[in-house]
Amino acid sequence: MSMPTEGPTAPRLKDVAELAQVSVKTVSNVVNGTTPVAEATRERVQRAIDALGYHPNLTARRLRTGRSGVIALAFPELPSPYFAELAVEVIAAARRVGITVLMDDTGGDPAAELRIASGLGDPMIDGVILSPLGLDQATLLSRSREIPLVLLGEADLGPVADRVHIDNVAGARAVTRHLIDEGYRRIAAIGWQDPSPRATAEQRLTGFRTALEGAGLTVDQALLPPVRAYFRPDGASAMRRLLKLPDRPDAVFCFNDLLALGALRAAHEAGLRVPDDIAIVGFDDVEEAEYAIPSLTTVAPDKRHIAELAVRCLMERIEKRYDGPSRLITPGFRVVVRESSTSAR
Amino acid sequence: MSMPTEGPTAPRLKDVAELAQVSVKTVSNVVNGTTPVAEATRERVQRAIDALGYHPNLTARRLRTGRSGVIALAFPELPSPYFAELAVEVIAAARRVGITVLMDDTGGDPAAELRIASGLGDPMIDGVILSPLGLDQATLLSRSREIPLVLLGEADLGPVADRVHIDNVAGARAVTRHLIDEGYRRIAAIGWQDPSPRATAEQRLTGFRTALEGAGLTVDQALLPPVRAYFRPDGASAMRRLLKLPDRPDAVFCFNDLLALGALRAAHEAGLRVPDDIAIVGFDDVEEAEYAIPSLTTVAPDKRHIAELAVRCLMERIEKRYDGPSRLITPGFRVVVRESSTSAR
DNA sequence: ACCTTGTATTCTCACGTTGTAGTCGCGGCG
DNA sequence: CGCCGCGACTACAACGTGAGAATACAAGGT
Repeated sequence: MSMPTEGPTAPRLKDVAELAQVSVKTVSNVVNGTTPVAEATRERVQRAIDALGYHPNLTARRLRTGRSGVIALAFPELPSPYFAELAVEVIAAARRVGITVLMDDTGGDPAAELRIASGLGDPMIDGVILSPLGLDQATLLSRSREIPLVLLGEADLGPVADRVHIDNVAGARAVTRHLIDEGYRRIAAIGWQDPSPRATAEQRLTGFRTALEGAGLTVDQALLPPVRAYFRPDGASAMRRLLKLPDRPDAVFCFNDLLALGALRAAHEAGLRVPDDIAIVGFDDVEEAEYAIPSLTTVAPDKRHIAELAVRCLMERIEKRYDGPSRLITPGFRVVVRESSTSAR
Repeated sequence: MSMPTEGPTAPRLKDVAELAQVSVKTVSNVVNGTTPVAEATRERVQRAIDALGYHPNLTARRLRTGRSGVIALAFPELPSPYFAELAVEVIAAARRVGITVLMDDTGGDPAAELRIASGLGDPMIDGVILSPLGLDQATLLSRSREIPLVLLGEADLGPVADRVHIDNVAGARAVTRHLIDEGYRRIAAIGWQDPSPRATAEQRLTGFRTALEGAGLTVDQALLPPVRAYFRPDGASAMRRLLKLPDRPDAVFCFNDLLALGALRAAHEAGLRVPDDIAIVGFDDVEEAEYAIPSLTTVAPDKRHIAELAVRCLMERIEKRYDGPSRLITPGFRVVVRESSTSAR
């Protein structure tokens, strides 16, 4: 025997079988429900399973069947509130269908994202849910192993994988229109990226533009300060640039909530009151938006629904219940109006 | 054949062996270097490996060696910024040693925590890193399977497992002393729990007390409003209670940053300026603390170091490089002074 | 020349699981 | 009365790997 001898080994099918006085395969049948088992036997086996605390060895199952019941979930930036909140929903949705989730953090690095999309993170993985940031279409096509993949977010990486996203153009348009309805007229946007804007930036800018033009307003290029990334400091520094303008804006649409929170801070540092001197709105509806001072108006995707759809979609691929062309799924959103955009003007 | 037929099958040891005209075990020896192999043979085998693009099947290897290469990481509340930020560091530290992390969220429920600590999570798990909340020592002792376990945080669950934590008493004392040094005298603390305070509450209160007494100040029971949990709303409601007092405090030490952020909001709603009317400090140094308005003074644990130590410690147990008594590891912390506690008084 | 020593390689089995091909017993039908 | 068919269960093989025991072979000492 070469195995390391560690006290009580985890119970195996064999142990359950002996206790229940049946064959190993019968226990396997009870666990998987592949073959009908007589009610009396099933009950006896189930009692033995509970008594021993049996849990299937996924490594062995994977070796035998090629499936493990584990999927990977990768975000560019896990501590970002939006991703963390979405992650919890994905884990919950997966658990509801008996699937375990391995989390990973790519840092937005294309190489790390490709690694995940190829399932090389762990050989035991059946499928992947990935929110890409740096990955481009050509790179994704070069992945070494084609495992079922569902993409989250707005990046269009071609017809290689199913994708779940919300309508960014419509969301941006809706929240911009809300600013206009509240009476703001000189409206800036924080989140454009120059050079090489991400899909998020392009789509939210399009929505922003459409809303302004629809209201007969013009888009002032000076009111579109570019940012490097989508974190608080980026929002703060963009806001500072806006506030230095001779004719500063009276409202700002930030392309995500973190940018908005940074902008909020910069406005505060400049001695401005929000929303009386300047309105600020965001996108994502992270929990913190509700507790910001002032609380933040934002576009709220239905995170639970997104997670649910992504998991369902991936499982259909893994279980080969669906094998058609790649699908694009677009759940809805709401605009949540809070203090940061509702001055009594 | 029952395996799902997916295109060209990956090359196996057997294929390499046939091409190189040696036995399977010899190839295995070349790959793993367990047994010396003659130079000529090794070269021939290596050429065959390269020619076929052979890559070991980790699933099979794991089945054989009894290890899964997966560890579980469980927090009471994953979307909490402190836990999310720590989780990312653990994932990164684990990846550096070739280990995959399975994340779980216990909600602080003792039963869920026991399940995790027993390795009954879902897949085959080599070890567990757990941040317990509700679990007590007696319950932990009753775990059904003794798998390597490293605890994170201040809860002392006896000598059953290694534990990585920072010195909460010292951290609380240091940040309280900072408030005293800044000239604040009527100092409150938000985070006590009544009944059944957690270890966190007890230790941070002890540090708080020690600092006050060391400065010749007395602890006013009215300035210790209990909270239910450690989220923003708890901090906000405790703060509102404090502000209703006839003789309200001039500074508040919150036992974590989320409480402090909630307190900040309540102070703002009450029309108070921070830190001029009242100072607020926290604990954890979550990223958000730096961008709060005003930015938050807090106690900063070195999350990367904590994660590194926890993973290293666990791997030593898993690989049986260490089998001695359970260890208590206490990395350092810093007090990060920001705006919320530095009025020009 | 034969045996010992040691090194290089092969043989065989087991890890825990599931699919296939059975076996067993029982009731119904010819 | 015997045979068929059916449902419930069992025996066995195999997934790819790694470890120990067994074997082959060469060199050196007697």
